[in-house]
Amino acid sequence: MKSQKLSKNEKVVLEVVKKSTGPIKAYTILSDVKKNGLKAPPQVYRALDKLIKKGKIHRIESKNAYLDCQNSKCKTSSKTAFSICQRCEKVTEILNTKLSKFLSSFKDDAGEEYLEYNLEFYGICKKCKS
Amino acid sequence: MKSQKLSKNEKVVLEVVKKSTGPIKAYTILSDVKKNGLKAPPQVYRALDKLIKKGKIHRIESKNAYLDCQNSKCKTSSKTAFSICQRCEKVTEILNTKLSKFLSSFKDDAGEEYLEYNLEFYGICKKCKS
DNA sequence: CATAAAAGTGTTATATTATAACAAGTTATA
DNA sequence: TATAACTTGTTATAATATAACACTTTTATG
Repeated sequence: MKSQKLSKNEKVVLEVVKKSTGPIKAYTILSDVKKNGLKAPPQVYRALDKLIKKGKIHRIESKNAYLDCQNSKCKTSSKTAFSICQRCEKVTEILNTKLSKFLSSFKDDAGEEYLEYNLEFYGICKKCKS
Repeated sequence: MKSQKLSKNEKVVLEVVKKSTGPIKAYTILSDVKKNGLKAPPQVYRALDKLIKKGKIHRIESKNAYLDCQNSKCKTSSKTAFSICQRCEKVTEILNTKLSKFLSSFKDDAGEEYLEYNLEFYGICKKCKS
């Protein structure tokens, strides 16, 4: 895991991700940070990559979007679980000890364990159901 | 779930995915199927979408790639788990009753269950370790 | 401190992945 | 046979992401 110190561009991008009410896309971030002087995609993508490595944000693979990490325990981005509402698109990080323990200790049929995983649950959130 | 009957283009695309030794990308498929008369991306993407819905193939989200479903039990693409080797990029579908039962019955902190999920484990496969 | 190595930045161009939109052909079936 | 549902072909373009290179700033350490 890398140092947690953030560079200028990383701070700028992280602020935008944090302010977003849900997962935000790279090019949306780009248009937001133009007022901060960032101009081109590589500046955003570099910052996003670093922020992921530093455990500050997560990438929601099925949405090509980025979400800030809500919990202090999240020191790494290597074990992640999310719930995704198929109606309102809301994404919530799942922090559940039983789940993380189960997945961390899961052995496949060859007896192998895995240090990293990403799990995305899809359903309809409570709000959308009601 | 849709009918399992496949259209002409779906069959052509499925054959290419099946022949591939691992996850295959849409534009790789496209170049392969040009000999079958398919010419443009939408033809491939449409077929891929349908094949996923029909449970014939899976999409590996973290790789933007497609893998044929190896197992007869796989009637749906809504509950999936894969192991991905970070060195050789090999992807294997995980069919494990304990895992699928655990995830299917998993309740989040709000007590909600989920009908669909996708899980990707990352590690180094046995072959690459040795 | 000096200075070299490492990390970060700015920039242009381009690669990769995916969909919109519309016209036309095919199939199922009432 | 009419008609609805599905499938195909096609062009254009949108959306996502990276390569490559020159330059600057920060960090480490002799």
